[in-house]
Amino acid sequence: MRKDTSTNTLNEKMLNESCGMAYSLKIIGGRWKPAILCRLSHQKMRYSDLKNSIEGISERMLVAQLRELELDLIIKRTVYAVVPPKVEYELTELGETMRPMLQSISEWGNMHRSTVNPETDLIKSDFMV
Amino acid sequence: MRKDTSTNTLNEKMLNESCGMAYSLKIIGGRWKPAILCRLSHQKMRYSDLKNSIEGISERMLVAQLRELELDLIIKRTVYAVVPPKVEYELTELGETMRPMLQSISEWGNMHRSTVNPETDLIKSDFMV
DNA sequence: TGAGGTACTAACAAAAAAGTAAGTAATGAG
DNA sequence: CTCATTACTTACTTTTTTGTTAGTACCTCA
Repeated sequence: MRKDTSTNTLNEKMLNESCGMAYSLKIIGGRWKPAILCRLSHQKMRYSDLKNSIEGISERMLVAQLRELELDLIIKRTVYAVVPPKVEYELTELGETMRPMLQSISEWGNMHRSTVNPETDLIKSDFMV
Repeated sequence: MRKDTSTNTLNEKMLNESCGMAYSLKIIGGRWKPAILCRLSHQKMRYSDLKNSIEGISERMLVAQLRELELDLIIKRTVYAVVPPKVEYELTELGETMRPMLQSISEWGNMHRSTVNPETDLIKSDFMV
């Protein structure tokens, strides 16, 4: 839980207000957010699809990261009134605007990795941006 | 200090290996790194210049973030054999390749912020990318 | 000889993020 | 009436990141 008046929080707030880069990184910067965004930028997915396709994620983390993205208006959550429940996640319009940025981040990362560590030949998966 | 075998570390490693986006975010994702990178992408700077121009940063954090960027071959550290000491930091060539990415991250952030919160009219500073 | 300037380091504490384990709710199928 | 299924919660622990405070080394100038 956040302590609103900690130096930590205050510093973060200040940086986010004065720097678009810091602000963006706060939004896309959780441990599992890249994995989620890669997937949702390709297709709408159900909660269980996300859970199954992201190896190693716990439900707690998946829900937490989805909630944050939802609060930041990046993804939209649609609940169907059925049993068992069905919930779909997809990018919002605002979320779609991230595509070029995500692309350039992803490309730079792959470039840096193969420059620094040429052996690491990456296996391109369906979910890579 | 890192525990090499914690689930936390293992998850991070796995994600960084399979996803260029996660990998990039690890490199540029520290609290003060955006502030440092913005500045160094405009000019070479001394340690003390960085310290004075980044409001609120502690020396421990400044040094730590600089070291990480140096290890990732993003910045270059030049020590002059003088007293009092003089140390300059600047982007490496690899660091320069980040420019388009940093630009798009920064722009998206500013766009998102003004979309979500139209009142927040940002004060453009010299150091914004 | 002792103060001053620069670029750090080290030890520790607080806060935040991530992980673990166990439960909940709704309802249709058998 | 019990079970299975999906999409979560909750309480708690561990790990990681960030912040605080107090040093250090070096030489030079007064």
